[in-house]
Amino acid sequence: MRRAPTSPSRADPEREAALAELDPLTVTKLWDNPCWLSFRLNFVAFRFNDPVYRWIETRYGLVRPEFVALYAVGLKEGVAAKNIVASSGLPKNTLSRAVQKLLQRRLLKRETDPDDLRSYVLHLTPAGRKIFDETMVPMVEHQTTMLAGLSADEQRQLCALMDKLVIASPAWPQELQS
Amino acid sequence: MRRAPTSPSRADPEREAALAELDPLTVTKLWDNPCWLSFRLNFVAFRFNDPVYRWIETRYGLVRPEFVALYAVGLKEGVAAKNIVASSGLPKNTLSRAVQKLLQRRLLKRETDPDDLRSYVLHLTPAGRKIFDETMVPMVEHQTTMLAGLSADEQRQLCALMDKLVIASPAWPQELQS
DNA sequence: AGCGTCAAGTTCCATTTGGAACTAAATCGG
DNA sequence: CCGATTTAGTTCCAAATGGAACTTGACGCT
Repeated sequence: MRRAPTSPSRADPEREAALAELDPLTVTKLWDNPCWLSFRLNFVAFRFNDPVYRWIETRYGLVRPEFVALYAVGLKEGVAAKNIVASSGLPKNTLSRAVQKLLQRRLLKRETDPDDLRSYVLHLTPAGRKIFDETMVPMVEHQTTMLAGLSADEQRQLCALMDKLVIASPAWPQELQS
Repeated sequence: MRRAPTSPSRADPEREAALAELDPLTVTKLWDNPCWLSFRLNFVAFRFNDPVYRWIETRYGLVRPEFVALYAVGLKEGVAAKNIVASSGLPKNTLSRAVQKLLQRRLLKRETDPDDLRSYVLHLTPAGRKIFDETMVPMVEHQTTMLAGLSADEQRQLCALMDKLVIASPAWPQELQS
């Protein structure tokens, strides 16, 4: 079995502690897996997403696609549902329902886009903005916690490397054929 | 709005090209988002996962939780469903169904764990192993493509940084309270 | 201008999902 | 070693999901 470039060879005490906390299969997926990149990305992303979405659901009664939509509009007022679809990977009917729910709850308002009458321009209401602002705080805190194990320099490196990947992404295939 | 440490300030031609290919909201989420880490992780992970899972479903008729289970057993023979649950974040009933389906299709076999009679030890059948081996090839190729924009040194750095995050992960909160 | 194709968002409905309750086995505490 | 609690896996069922068809508007082509 091919391994990730970083395999758990050195007996580092912090590493040992981590290995003991993680399920043995998780350890295999992380360090003895030819697809190390995707598993590590998914793992770290999950450890961010899961607590955040669970907290938001219990606190605000917003399910994941609803919060995705609210967050998107919070980041960029005036977007349309199609943008949220393109940027989230969620199916458009799921997003449509999420937007309906947010409109009902008066967290979002919308008006037809004068430049394209099929489309709607979305905005947060003050109540929606309040939730956006409130959720941002623990989300950023959580991110800070997760990055705390890296030095400031390493954090910049990680940011820059992820940046490079994203920049390169339009060249990646959207389909695997054969 | 706070920005990611790497914001799109420099007018780099490759960056410009990428920005033009991406939805404007995606650009905002990537470069004008206080939670840059999670969005970049999710973005890159999605660009890996989505083509892979769609290809596997059309090619082998395995849906995501089924392939997750098959892949897990392929990486580590003799695991139990609980390990797959712990390492994947999928709910245990979903995994239970996936394992049933794989047993029906004779891609997996299982026997009760002599050390814990509640639990089952899972193994791939030759047919299951064949699928595992076949899928590994395009998955690794896809990973290689995605990493091609980074130098060998940058790839090692990324691997090491993700490694550090994972090692630190047991210290991260599983719940956001307040 | 008129027609065919495409795109934004919604609706329909079969399938999937996942919380909660359940069964059976393990483990813990005295 | 016996009851109380936890754990592995399954089952149940209400709710969410997502593919496909649909409606309405935009766009390209002649």
